Amino acid sequence: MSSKSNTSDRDEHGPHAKRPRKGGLSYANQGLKTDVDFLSRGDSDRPIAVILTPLRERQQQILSRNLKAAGAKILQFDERKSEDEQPATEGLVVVTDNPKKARRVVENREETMKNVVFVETKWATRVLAEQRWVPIQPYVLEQTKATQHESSTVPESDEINLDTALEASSKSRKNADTLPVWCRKKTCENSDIAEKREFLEGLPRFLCERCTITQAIYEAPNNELCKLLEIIEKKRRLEQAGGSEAEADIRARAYRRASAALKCVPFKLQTVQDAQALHSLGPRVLSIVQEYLMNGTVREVQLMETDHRLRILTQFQSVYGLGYVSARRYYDELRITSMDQLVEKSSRDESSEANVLVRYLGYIDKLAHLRWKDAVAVVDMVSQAANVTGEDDLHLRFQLCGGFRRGESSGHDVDILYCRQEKYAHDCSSVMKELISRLERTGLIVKVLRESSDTNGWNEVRYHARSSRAIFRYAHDVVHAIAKYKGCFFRLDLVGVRDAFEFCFTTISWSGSTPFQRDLRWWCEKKKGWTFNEHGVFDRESGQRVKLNPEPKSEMDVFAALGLTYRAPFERSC
DNA sequence: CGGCGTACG
DNA sequence: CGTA
DNA sequence: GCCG
Repeated sequence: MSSKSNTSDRDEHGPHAKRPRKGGLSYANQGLKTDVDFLSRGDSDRPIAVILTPLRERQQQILSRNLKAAGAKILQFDERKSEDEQPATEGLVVVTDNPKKARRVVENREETMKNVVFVETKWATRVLAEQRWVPIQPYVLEQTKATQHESSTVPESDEINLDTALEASSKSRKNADTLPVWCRKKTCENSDIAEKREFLEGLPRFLCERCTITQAIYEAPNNELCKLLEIIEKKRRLEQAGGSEAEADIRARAYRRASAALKCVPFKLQTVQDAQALHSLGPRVLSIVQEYLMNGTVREVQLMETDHRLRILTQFQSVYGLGYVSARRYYDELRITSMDQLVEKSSRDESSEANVLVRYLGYIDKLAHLRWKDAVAVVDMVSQAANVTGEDDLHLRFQLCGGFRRGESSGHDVDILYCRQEKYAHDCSSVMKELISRLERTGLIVKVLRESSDTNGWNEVRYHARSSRAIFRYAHDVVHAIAKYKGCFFRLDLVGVRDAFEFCFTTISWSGSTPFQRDLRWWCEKKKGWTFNEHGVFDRESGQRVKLNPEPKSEMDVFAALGLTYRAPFERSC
């Protein structure tokens, strides 16, 4: 079962893990030593209680699910105290960004008020990033008198911190689950520089081996620089400076890799030397980093904002069905130099080779970004359309994927996967056409842009020229559409998985992020000699499907079978 | 100097 | 050449 | 553009 691998995975890094002893104290205990007293008993089987308030719904959901998995007891702030729920803890950690409001909420629980600490949300995200209880000291916003007094009896010791840091950073070389203590320090002493360097150099090479937490949950310190690098990525592709399209693309992608590498760095970069220690940052990117560190701006990026051609090309490229090659051709050869012109010419010109483009352009000015909450609501609507009788009529189960699954706060498209429920998994026929027509009737789907629901059944695929035998499998049903919800238009992707056992692979593939997927597939190729795709894992030589043992039923099973540390969706936002 | 994800319309 |  |  998936839950088994879940607990074993969590136990390994969890708060109560048996760590190598050092000075008679477990690692976990050392980390907690500097905390207020009740937390120092953290390695007993008594969980700490955490209240999350007031936080955004999505954030609360993700944090509570994962803190719970780490052994915390989660108390809902609106939850009326019931008799059977005696507090199993002596203290209370309140995770909040608004201590005043939180205080009012907590004041109703008078009996716990003796030991209450209010901490920043950042603490909770650190716990998730490091997979252990980190000291709460740097994150304390406010605490009650009783705990304040107790904490002063346990003075903070730098020695302990240093030990912890060394042990943590030596572990981080193998895998980036644990971050050194200095990540949490506000100021950075000289002695920390070497440790930082070591940490940066110790990060695993492949993005799928790292933990990169979604921006919406954890505000990465180098976010600004990452965004600039991604703008340059776009610029390189639009310019196609020297060489072929493919070469421009690969050079552009290097900037994306650099950005992705930066995203999991938990402290703000101070020097180019820090940056140099990272994978994927070579001379070209470093010169950009230097410019940014010195001026706070990058000239090339400003060009993207001021240059008319680049601005228009960027707009064109945002149109579905219009890539950078066509964008350039429209501007340079056909002299279409504004969005209005493009819309006008395309709607008049019936001979347009890009049929999709014409269909899409009618909605171009209406398309809006969706919030996370709305994306979840859309999944609900789709799922209801698949069950009109109230008795499960199409027997489907749905899974939100894409950026929203990773916890991103907004996005321009919603990706939804579905497949038949277990009992009906033997039936591999397509229900996509039925589903689409239902969604068109309810008014959710406004326009189908592209559809590939293959009703013939098997698709023959020859994975490798060397393979004499062809591989047979069902093609997925994929539909790209424009949908409408609450008066907003947005892109909706539906994916039907016909072979239920492929569902976990498809879920991984459609949950992104793009750089994460690339590195996952690259890693599989390099380390295992396997080709990873949304259907499963295949041997490079024979082309045959690799029989994993036991057969993966969930994403977690897949990571385990590959020998990778599990990354939750919100940890894949590179 | 070769490789960089993989599959689909 | 476009999409994910 | 960067890495092995």
